[in-house]
Amino acid sequence: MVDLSSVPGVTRGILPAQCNSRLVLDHVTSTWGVLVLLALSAGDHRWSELRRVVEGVSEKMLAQTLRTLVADGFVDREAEPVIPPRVTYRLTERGRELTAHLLPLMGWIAQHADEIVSTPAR
Amino acid sequence: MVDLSSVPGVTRGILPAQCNSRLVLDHVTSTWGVLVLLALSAGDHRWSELRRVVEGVSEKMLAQTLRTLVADGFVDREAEPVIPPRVTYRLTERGRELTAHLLPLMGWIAQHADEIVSTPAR
DNA sequence: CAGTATCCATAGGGATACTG
DNA sequence: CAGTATCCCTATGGATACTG
Repeated sequence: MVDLSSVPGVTRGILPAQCNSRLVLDHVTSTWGVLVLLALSAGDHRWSELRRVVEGVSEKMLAQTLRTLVADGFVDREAEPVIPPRVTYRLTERGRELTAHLLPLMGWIAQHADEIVSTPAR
Repeated sequence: MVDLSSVPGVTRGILPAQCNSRLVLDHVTSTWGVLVLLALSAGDHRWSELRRVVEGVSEKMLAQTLRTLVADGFVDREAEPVIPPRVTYRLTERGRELTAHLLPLMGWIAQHADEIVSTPAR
């Protein structure tokens, strides 16, 4: 059992319905948010690289996800003024702090996924 | 920079589009999935308690979320054959392993949420 | 109490076409 | 190349009513 009282806002009623934590949580745990953060934690990527490496993401969703992550200060967008355009995305310091917590979770899931799916409700 | 090559399936192309990892990831990072797991990590809860403590969740979504988490073996459902019915939900060992990784992430988000929201793209 | 069943609205998200 | 703009569909999820 873990003591949640150390986590602000998690004492009574998990997280208040309209708090900033839920907002950021939704950004981070969004389907494509996690995968983009994961991709960038492995190294900087250009737009076209992200499109390829994050399998299944549409242009619309990639753009939306990146805008949110940039706005939240997790990702930095560097646009070089050349033709054709060259834009690189990378994690900010804040983004690295976040993925430092995200990666262990992802690692555990990736390692146990097959077992979990094949052994429903052991 | 973190080495992702240690995470199975995360080497080329983050996570293959149709893999079990993405499936489990979607269950765990679903809006209500995270909050229910968080609630249960603080202690066992009955259905009605979860409805109250997980602010904003509808009956439909709570039922669906719990079914998924039980099916994945993260949560145990104990139904006592009494009238009125009394059903208790608790984390399984697998569920505790998962939340052990989830809680630090949530803690970080909760602590930084205000800063993140108020300081977009610092 | 602990759900299930049904209806229904809205918005999440895909496909496509277009632009600086 | 790196996006934006539009159309359009379906599936998520809320509200309500009902049941063992």
